[in-house]
Amino acid sequence: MNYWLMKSEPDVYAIWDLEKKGRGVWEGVRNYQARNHMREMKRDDLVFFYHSNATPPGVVGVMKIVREAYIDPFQLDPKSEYYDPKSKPTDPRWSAVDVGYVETLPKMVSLDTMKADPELATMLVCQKGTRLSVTPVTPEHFAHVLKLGGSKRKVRA
DNA sequence: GCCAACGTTGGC
DNA sequence: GCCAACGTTGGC
Repeated sequence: MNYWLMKSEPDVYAIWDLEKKGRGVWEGVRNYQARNHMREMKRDDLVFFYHSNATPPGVVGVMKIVREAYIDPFQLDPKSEYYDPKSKPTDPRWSAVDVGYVETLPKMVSLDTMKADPELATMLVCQKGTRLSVTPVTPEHFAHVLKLGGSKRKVRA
């Protein structure tokens, strides 16, 4: 079991959008490092839903992987804003995963809160200049953020 | 809207 | 393979 964090701008796709449908397609990632992380994700891995470009930015909920990496269909669709002309059907560059809604944290855990917490000092999303939209999270960090968020969920650290 | 901190592209 | 120019992310 691995743990992750994925960012989304709530104006585009928010935790309540996922909650409403129960399941969603995480697509549009156009960064190799982020893509590589997505390709490592396994079914039932838990993922923090992070609102970026929000006030305040931070972790708002938990989701899980319900379908492992597959070809992101939007890269081949010229009408999509995620279209990548350099991606060939024979050699697609980008991957998508499907996510399932798990919970919305009783208290969102803001980036400020995480940065101020010594236990989270090495968490990737807290590092200066980290723009990566998909990052691995250690079990310890995952458990700690869950606790800060008031979740009853326990993870094995 | 600004801009620092990246990542990518392409000329050489 | 270097690196300047450009594009993007995302906090503020």
